[in-house]
Amino acid sequence: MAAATSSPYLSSRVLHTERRGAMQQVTTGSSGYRTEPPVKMTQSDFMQGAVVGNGSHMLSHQWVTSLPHAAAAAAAAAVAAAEAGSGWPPCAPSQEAKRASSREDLHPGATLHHRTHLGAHQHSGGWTGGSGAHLADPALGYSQTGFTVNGMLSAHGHNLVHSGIVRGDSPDLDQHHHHHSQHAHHAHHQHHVAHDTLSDEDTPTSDDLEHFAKQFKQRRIKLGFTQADVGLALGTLYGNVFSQTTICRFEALQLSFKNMCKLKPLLNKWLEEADSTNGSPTSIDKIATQGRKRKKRTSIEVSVKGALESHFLKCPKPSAQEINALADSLQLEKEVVRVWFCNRRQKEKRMTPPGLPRTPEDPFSQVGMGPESPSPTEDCKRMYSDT
DNA sequence: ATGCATGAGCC
DNA sequence: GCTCATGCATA
Repeated sequence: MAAATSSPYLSSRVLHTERRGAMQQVTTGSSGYRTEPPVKMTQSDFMQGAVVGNGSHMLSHQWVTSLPHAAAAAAAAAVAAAEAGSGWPPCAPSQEAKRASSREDLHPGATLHHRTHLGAHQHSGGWTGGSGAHLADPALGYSQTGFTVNGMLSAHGHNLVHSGIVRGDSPDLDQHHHHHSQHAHHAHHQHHVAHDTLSDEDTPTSDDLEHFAKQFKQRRIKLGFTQADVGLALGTLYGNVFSQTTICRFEALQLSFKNMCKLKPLLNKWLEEADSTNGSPTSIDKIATQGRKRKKRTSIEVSVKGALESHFLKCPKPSAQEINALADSLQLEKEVVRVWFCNRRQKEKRMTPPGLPRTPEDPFSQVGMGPESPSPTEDCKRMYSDT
């Protein structure tokens, strides 16, 4: 009964191993994109594999079948590097919150404040009451490390005592339209673990999330689990499989506030599980990797990225026609450009912007978007009708 | 760790 | 077509 959400492409699994070996530089590739030296990777626990995943043809428009690879994806660049823009625009137009009533999105005008550590409990998280479970494709699964849980058991033996967090000041448990009371208190280096005090009843604050994420990561590593392992374990334990990517983004607070709130209870449960069952391996089954046809990742050249960035600053939400023109001038597919803008907007909504060094000294300094963002009124005009 | 991509739900 | 959650593939 492993059918579940079947993809339209599941049948084809042609293995083309000859993709590798050819040095290609589609567009960006080897360009000195990020110039900062590989300083240190304090937290890449899954980088032991270190396999070079180079090569594939330069056909930018081909759909390739994903191979059931078992190789570990190496993580070299662990530095939090802001890719293209590197300088977050102080003006964050959050005008897409037009449908804020149906969801718990941002309110127009109220704007997002879950970026700093100050007052940030605004989302109620509709998942708790209604939408709960979403279908995570159970057919997909992979392992980057390929190690079994048994390996880590010897490493630990002590359990940390987790006292509950004292914060009980969230009066907005179910209300998403309340004014955030600014709590000036913020000891972000608390010693207690917010284990389950506000597990799923409370809507955590961004501060809570940050702390939990940090804590989670620490313990996860101590227990010897990789991010991928956790993702799989969540699947077997609770039915929702998650990828290494998601776990990673959770730990790095690179998800939306709402998403963070949703994942937290799950990860919390896993923590308790992995913690209590210290000795028995969590039953992680490897689910057969299905071959799903997917468009090859388009590498956008640095200069092109810069151009896109520029346009994004001028107009975060270009019209279809603008996208067309832009795609034309940049020699990219329209879809690629469209998706780029979508992803770019999504990045804007993350809790932690990329490249933001969350130094414990002053994790709240850069993003100069405190109160809100101005001038969402003007719509984008086509600044370039023709090339 | 992150860039580009897919897909569901919404409008 | 957009947002949003999520992930493959890659740097």
